[in-house]
Amino acid sequence: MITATESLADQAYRRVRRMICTAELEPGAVISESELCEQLGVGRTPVREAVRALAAEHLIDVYPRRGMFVAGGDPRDLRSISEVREQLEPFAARLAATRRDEDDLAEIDDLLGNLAAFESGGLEEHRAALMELDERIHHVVYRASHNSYLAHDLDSYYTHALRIWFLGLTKVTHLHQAVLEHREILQAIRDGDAERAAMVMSKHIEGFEAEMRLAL
Amino acid sequence: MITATESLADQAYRRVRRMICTAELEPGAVISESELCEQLGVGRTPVREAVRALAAEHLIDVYPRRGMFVAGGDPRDLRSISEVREQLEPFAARLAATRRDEDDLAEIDDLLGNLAAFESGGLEEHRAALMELDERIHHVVYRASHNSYLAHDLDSYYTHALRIWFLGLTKVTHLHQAVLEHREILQAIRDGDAERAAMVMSKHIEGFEAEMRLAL
DNA sequence: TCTTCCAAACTGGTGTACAAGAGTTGCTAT
DNA sequence: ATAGCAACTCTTGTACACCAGTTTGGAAGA
Repeated sequence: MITATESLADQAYRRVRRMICTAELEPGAVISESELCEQLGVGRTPVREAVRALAAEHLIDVYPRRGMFVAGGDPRDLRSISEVREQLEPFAARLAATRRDEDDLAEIDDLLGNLAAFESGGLEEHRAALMELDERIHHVVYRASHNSYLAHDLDSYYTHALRIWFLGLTKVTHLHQAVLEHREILQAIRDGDAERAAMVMSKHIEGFEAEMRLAL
Repeated sequence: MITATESLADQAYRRVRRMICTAELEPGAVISESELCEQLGVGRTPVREAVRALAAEHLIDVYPRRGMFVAGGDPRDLRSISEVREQLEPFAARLAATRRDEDDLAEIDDLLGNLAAFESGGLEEHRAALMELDERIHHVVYRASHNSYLAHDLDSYYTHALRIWFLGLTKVTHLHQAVLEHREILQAIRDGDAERAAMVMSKHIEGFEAEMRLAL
């Protein structure tokens, strides 16, 4: 009834989004439809579909009949994005702490286990894995909030934040502290402590912005 | 240099969005691409573009190779949408009160004048005009927040809220109170009173949800 | 009469051809 | 030599033709 295969457009969307947010495509870079077509090996329609979706998320600027360019580079954006995240992420954490179900708890326990493994071992050499863990942690919070609209918006903001992270990746400091905060967030959600979850998440987001502000 | 004409896809998007949110297309209604094509007098590509954008906003559900249907009808959505709005709208009002510039103030004064005109005259017979005023008021708050990301998200949520309003339009009560709240919000923003702006906006959103909950 | 299976029709997904606007370049006239 | 204009080329915007999968209705068999 429901096809599990994702369309070419979705694949293209995710691949291009990944290229943009890992800074493989730098801000201001030209996005050529035809180039993406042969690069991804698909027709123009899926590529166009993906590009339009990315434009709707402010990741690409489209100038009709002139060209398309990777957005970003405006430092004011960091402030705007962080502002909204500072409102929404703690709120999501608060909701998650009160609404998490059995599936959420299972995922949280799994992530807590992974975090423990990271804590004992070295951190710097596993940066890629740690970033993936960060993404999984945030997304389990979104899912546990059981508010699909909120989750969708936060996913979009997370993409932007991740991209800023990559752009200012000169010095990644305080990774250990970030890991500790993650653990505290997950524990608070697991314990159903809404206030603590919101507070720690708030600190986490503010810390991220402060760190990025220094790096840029 | 910059074309002021909006593309057919944008026109189609806005027209279909309007049809959905004025309940001209009811929840669950079938969205046929070919039908929209001849109805709007454009090709399939712009229609498809518009439909995909609406699907990204959760206004249309797409079941691949089965059909597309107008989303909505789930009462849980009202709660989800209102939850986020209760966070974001007061926040935007707070920002607007501290960041409004000369252009914003001019628009606010204009809107306050319109509100005064409405207040003296009858209300019920000008429902359409009052709804347009409501939209303008909310959007000036979004713009005055000077956070394009926040404004974009709130615009999307406003569309959903407007649609719910149309769906539960059996009894529109307390319009007078809503007008008063609007005036208070605008005045607080004009005066730079962030706390009051946020508080009144909070009450406004919560009142909307309570009223809709009764109507549905 | 009920069930099962197959085919026709309709859906969206994809690729491609054509149209139109914007920027650039080179020629020409002053 | 320079300013202005025209044609070219690049881009995205639009339309349409074809493909694959899903549904559904009817016909045949039990």
